[in-house]
Amino acid sequence: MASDRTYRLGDLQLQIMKVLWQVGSASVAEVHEQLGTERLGTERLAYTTVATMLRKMEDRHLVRHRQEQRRFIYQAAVPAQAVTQSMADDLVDRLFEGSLADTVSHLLQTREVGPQELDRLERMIQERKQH
Amino acid sequence: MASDRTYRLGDLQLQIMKVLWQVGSASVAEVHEQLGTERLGTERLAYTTVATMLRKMEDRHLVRHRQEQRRFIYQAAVPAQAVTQSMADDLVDRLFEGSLADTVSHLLQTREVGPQELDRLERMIQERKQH
DNA sequence: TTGGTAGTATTACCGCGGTAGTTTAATGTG
DNA sequence: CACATTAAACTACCGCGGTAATACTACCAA
Repeated sequence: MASDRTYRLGDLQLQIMKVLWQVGSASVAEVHEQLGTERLGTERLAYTTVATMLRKMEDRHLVRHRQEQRRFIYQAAVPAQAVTQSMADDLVDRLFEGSLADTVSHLLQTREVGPQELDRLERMIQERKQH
Repeated sequence: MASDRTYRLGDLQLQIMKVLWQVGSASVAEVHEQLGTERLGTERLAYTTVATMLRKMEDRHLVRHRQEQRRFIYQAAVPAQAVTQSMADDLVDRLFEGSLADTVSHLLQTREVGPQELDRLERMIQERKQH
């Protein structure tokens, strides 16, 4: 695995990545559009904000683009899996010294958990047991 | 609960908080000392780096200090619980749209989990079931 | 052909985490 | 008392996420 880097994305960057992961590839306008519908509770971003961020993200090899006529079509350059895992691992390391059990324990104790969610968790663990 | 803010601490800040949570209160020199033994793999920080960061953290009400003779004695101004929960929740929200089950699922699938850890997880869920 | 429009490029600014050098002030020591 | 040590104050700088205005340019339509 060539570049299993450590990712630590900001809010906007992560939201942009999620859009790209979902739609595959999109123009700046399309990303901007998507963000507008997704970012509830926040002011609509300026078009150039999204464009600028995409360019910065390309510098850091998070996305790449091809050109179609005048438009840039962006797509993710790193898989969701890699980013999600990296960020999750990072937090587990930082907060719980790498202990998964401590992490889950904390989550269970501090969050509302419905019974059906508990069932699902239980099943996941069973499954994992007979790896 | 008056100020249940959202915390997003950087590496150094979190490490400093951990020291303070552990020892209760400490002078700059003591924090610096502790960090030196804790931060493996990293160059020893300058004394002033720690002092500066502590001052910045006090501005943001993460720590406070009292004076003893010439020295500043710092202590945490926010409980570990609040910070840990806030940061964990933040990640669950950002990466997994708030779903605890999705979070745990991801963690289980991407990390090494020993059998004793699985047992512990299982017990935790059982316990949580009879709330 | 010319003016609007759609896009990109350029530039700028703020806040903050992180890192540290330099300066100043107090205190201890020979 | 003079000098060294200790500690805080001040200043500075970098990178980066986030945000956006402005400038430039190609293209389309009346």
